[in-house]
Amino acid sequence: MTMSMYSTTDKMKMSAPSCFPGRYSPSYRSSEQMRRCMPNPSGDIFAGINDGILSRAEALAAVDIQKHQAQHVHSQMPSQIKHDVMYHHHTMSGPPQRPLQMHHSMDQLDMLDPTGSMTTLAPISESPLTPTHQHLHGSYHSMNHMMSHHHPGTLSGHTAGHHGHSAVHHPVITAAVAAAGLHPDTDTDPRELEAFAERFKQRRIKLGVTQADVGKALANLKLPGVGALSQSTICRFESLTLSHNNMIALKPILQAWLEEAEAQAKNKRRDPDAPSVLPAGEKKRTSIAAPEKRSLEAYFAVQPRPSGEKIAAIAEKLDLKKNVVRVWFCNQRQKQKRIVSSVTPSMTGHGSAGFGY
DNA sequence: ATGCATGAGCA
DNA sequence: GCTCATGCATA
Repeated sequence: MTMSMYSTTDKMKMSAPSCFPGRYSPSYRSSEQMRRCMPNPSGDIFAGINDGILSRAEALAAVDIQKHQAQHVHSQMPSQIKHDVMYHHHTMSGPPQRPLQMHHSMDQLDMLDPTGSMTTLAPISESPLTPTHQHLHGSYHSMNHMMSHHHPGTLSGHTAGHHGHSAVHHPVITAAVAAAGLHPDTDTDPRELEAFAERFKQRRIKLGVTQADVGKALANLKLPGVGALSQSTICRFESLTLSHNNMIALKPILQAWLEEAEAQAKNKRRDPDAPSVLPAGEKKRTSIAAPEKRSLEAYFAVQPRPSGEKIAAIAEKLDLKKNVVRVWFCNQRQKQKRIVSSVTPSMTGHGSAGFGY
């Protein structure tokens, strides 16, 4: 039961133990984390820390949480998996820097209308979040919980959404899914999400793209209703520290990005109409090949501080940019300085900091 | 990576 | 007033 508790109050966000950070979804924590955070599976999460550790505020938060749990705990949530797949989707509106809001109602509508009438892309193709359908579901809230909590257990496999009511059916999501060629039933499986997040991170790193880069690049994907996201969000996605629904909503989008990014990375040239989903090579870190490096070291041994002209000459000889060579020498001197410092601590802090370049 | 804040939609 | 998705700022 304790596990099903996933939403938190503001109070909790501010004072609860780190194990229960804001809107985190405990469901996605590793079992180890779970154990650490919830020493007492019996349901009294705070059993182990109640004695004096909780500040007054924390105690209040705890009460709040327990209260909350009472409302949300469903008899069948034996596991840490929170399967209330119901709504949401995000909306990333235009300007990449503006907050993107998600509206939850539509998914719920979808749940009510398994026929998929809402799955058309039409409604969202133009406006990210057409408020049109919001507000119809209110009372289905609890229903969603019941319907979506089918899963037996933590480890049980299953495909959330096989009942035809998953968040994946949201128009925006559907669009993303279509764009990414994904299979909804597969996308909502917590284990699949976890696996994807891991894969995503590794492949992103391999591409040499930062979390922030991904966030910005999303806007170039031009997926309906999908704009940029922050580094925070990408980070949270990778670390599974988003709500279940949020994870499900973001997965197709990030998968679409990943596929496009890898495609672009592969074909030197991307399609004319493909807006570049990879960071403009400008940020790429220069890598000096071994042979050139050896030459530079040889020069350095003779003259650690070559003149601008000398640097230009070296650069031309090694077919490197002058700036690259200049920076290499700067870094080399700093490196040397570090080594010297470690050997001669007394040198540290001496006015040899400025090299005057 | 994450604490704290914001704002939307909802009840 | 609450939940939720998301971002800013900072550790």
